[in-house]
Amino acid sequence: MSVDDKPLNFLEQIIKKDLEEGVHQKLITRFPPEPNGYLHIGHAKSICLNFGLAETFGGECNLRFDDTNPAKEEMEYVEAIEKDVRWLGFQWAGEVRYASSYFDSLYEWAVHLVKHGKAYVCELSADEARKYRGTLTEAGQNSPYRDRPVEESLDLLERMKTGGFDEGSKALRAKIDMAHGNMNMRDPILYRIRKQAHHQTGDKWCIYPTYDFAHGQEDAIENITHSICTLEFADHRPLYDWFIENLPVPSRPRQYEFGRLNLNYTVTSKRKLKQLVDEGHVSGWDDPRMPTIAGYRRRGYTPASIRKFCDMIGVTKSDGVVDVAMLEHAIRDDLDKNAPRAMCVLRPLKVVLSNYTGTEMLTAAGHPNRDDLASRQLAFGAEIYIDKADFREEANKKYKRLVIGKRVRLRNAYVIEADEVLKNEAGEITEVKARVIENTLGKDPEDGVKAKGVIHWVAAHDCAEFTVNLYDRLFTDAAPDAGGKDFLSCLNPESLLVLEGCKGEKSLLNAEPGQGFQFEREGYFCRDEKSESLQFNRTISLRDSWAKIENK
RNA sequence: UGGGGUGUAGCCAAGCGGUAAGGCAGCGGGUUUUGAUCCCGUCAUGCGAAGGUUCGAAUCCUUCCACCCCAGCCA
Repeated sequence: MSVDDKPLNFLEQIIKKDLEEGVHQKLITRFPPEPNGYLHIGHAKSICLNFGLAETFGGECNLRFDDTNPAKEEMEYVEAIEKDVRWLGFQWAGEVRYASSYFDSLYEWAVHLVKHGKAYVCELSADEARKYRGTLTEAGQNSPYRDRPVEESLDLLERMKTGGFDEGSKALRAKIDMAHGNMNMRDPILYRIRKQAHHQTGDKWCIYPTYDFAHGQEDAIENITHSICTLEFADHRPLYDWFIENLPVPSRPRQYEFGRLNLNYTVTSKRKLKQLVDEGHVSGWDDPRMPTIAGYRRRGYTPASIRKFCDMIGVTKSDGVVDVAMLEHAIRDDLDKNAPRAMCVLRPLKVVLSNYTGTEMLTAAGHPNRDDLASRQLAFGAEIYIDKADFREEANKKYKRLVIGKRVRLRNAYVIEADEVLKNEAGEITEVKARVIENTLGKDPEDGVKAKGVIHWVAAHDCAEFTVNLYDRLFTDAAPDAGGKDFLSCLNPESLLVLEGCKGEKSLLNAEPGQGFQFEREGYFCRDEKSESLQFNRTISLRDSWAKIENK
């Protein structure tokens, strides 16, 4: 959160009150991802919330991997997640935490519940358990194992732990209420048998705690004061509280829920994102079209823009769908203010200036309204490239670019006038012959005939040549995720357009991997950080009111 | 039909009994060597609906309606 006088969101109000009333001396939050995929924009909201709250209230935020399910988790993901959180600009308190490092305590607490008659080993199969659970409107039935002797459960639990039983043959369940209106309270599973190696604990465990049995206790161990999660966990809160109340945990955390982020034209479901990667619809988790933090980073989004976006959308308990235009606004806003300018001709058309001889170097500002950004040198000569879209043989008055017999300003250089067009046998324009209007560097033509517009260009004799990746939305449908439809059928076949042989000003040869620029009149681009050759990725186009006029 | 949650403009979102902030998008105009940026203006007699309380209601009460989540040994 920024320091301006924005109204407090509901969580900030709760925390402010808790701190003022001395309910807590210090705020401690946590961001608890499961390392089963890369972080996406929805996680960014949670990260900004949890770390942001800690920042504004002088508290701390932990990074804790909720690694209770070895079947789905990998080290690659834990590394990627740490990198993404750091990249967003947040620092977690102390070391990275792992739910798995609390497995001993969790097990002791499970034993504690059994000893107090509040948990039992159940031998119902998953299918049977489902039948016993009842439905949303009908009460469930007690498991036949529910009232077995404590000693028996204790013995069975111990043997589950040491690998004495097959996966799925037994489970430890809390003894709560099979008729409860909240399904989560119908004797939920605490431990299940999983004979799988874990990325942190190796093969030490044959049983793993479920989310419900682990999460609140993890929070208590870390003295989390406000445990913030998304709306779908609101139903779990009574269970969260039940464990905290029935276990000798060291602190009393409270759970609060907020509405997760939904973005139109975007899919934010780890399962679906993983599918896009696994089935090769994108090049990987960091494909610039992916709504992952890694994808946005490679696309050229900045941490500041993502944080700004999270700030813009707010935090509430209503679940809406945010327009991607907001995200696009956030990155344009940041890059407009901070990205150095450069010229790049995406689809080159040669223009020969018949009255110009020799070459010269011109100076251009690094940014139109920031003189702290270094200016650059531009080569100029008799042969230049302009974009094919910036020339027409004839056009109406609304078209403010190069037209035969008309003038146009070359950005940062002279005004020119087009005389003639050359075509090949297929009738395609191959070259334009034009003239420089003398003495128009930095001033209007002396004859009073002003150029109507300004176009960008690059000198043919001294430029950089590279590939540009034009990225667009991954989905054509505003709600690819919505009910029933197959999200893959909504994929945009034109989400990536590769342009070879683009001509950019020479200085672009020195761009650092990841460095962002505004290619004037085109959009924001960054040097791809992965490819060997020089390639630029389009982060986002400039707003284009001409396109609106033209399409009318 | 059980439990939990949410309804303020096209979208996000303030509002917490005193007469509907802000942002995004849109629209109109101005500046401009980027059809960008920037600037100005415009955009809810209306707050899911209907009743009620009150001098006064988006805010309180009642009833109704719509939408979201829950029946993984996923998180």
